[in-house]
Amino acid sequence: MATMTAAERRAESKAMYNAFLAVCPSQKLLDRISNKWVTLILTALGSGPDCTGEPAAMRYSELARTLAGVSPKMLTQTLRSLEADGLISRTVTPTVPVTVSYELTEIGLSLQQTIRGLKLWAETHMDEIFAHRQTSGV
Amino acid sequence: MATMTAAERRAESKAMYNAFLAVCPSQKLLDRISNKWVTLILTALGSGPDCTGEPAAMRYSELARTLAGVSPKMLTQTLRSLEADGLISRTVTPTVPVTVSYELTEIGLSLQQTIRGLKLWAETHMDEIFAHRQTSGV
DNA sequence: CAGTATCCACTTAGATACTG
DNA sequence: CAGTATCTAAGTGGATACTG
Repeated sequence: MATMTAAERRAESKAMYNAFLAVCPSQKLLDRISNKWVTLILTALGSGPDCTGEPAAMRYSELARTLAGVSPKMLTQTLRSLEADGLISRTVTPTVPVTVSYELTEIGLSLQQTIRGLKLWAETHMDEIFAHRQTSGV
Repeated sequence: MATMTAAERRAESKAMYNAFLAVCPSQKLLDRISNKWVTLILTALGSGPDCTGEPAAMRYSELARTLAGVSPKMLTQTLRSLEADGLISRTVTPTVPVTVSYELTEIGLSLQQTIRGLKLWAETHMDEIFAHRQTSGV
């Protein structure tokens, strides 16, 4: 066992690369935002309940209505993870029944703005990409 | 059947929202880049074979080596879809055996630059996010 | 209102082996 | 060298029903 087979060496370099990816900040960010609902929630909170304006707090049910079709499971799960990452804040007001509202934190807002860069690129170029996909006969 | 039940109305608005998402350029872009290998390939082609410099063409096997651990299946599949979208170009040189090289197109380069914006944000803020996740007791 | 809990269907990635 | 083909394991989202 002093030497390695080629297969073992390959497996090892692969494991190292995977380990590298696991700590790569960019990959971690992509893992975070690569979720349908994450970007939608950030965008919703960044545009207010009527999708027109300023960042604003929104309630659970407002979000559920805005993101039509999200299951409560996914909404809660996504909100929780965003909260754990400090991207949004959750505020409970002890009315009866309780009122819960969510809001972007400062860093969440900064992420949302970065995502706007992507959005802009998308709106400018996605047509072109889609057109290319059509013509290249897929 | 003239009227709809509440459940039917909900199902319908959900379907409409899903249809909207399906054509939303931002979501389509995210679908595109939300793939581990997509960003890695774009970054590899944008940084040259030695990861240091200028955008450069790379061969299939160079990519396979750079992205240690990618299976031929995923590499081919990802390259093909990027090519179909016009983000990279594939050039076959009829040597024996054949030489195939991949290169960013103009629009692919522009996307890669946009992704750099994400990378930058990630490198600046991911520590903070990760730290927050730790302290919030998950 | 604001969730929680459970179960299922489906996409996707990876391993592996073979080929022009 | 540059792929293709097949099979399987696993993560992930969605439907649904119930609760403090």
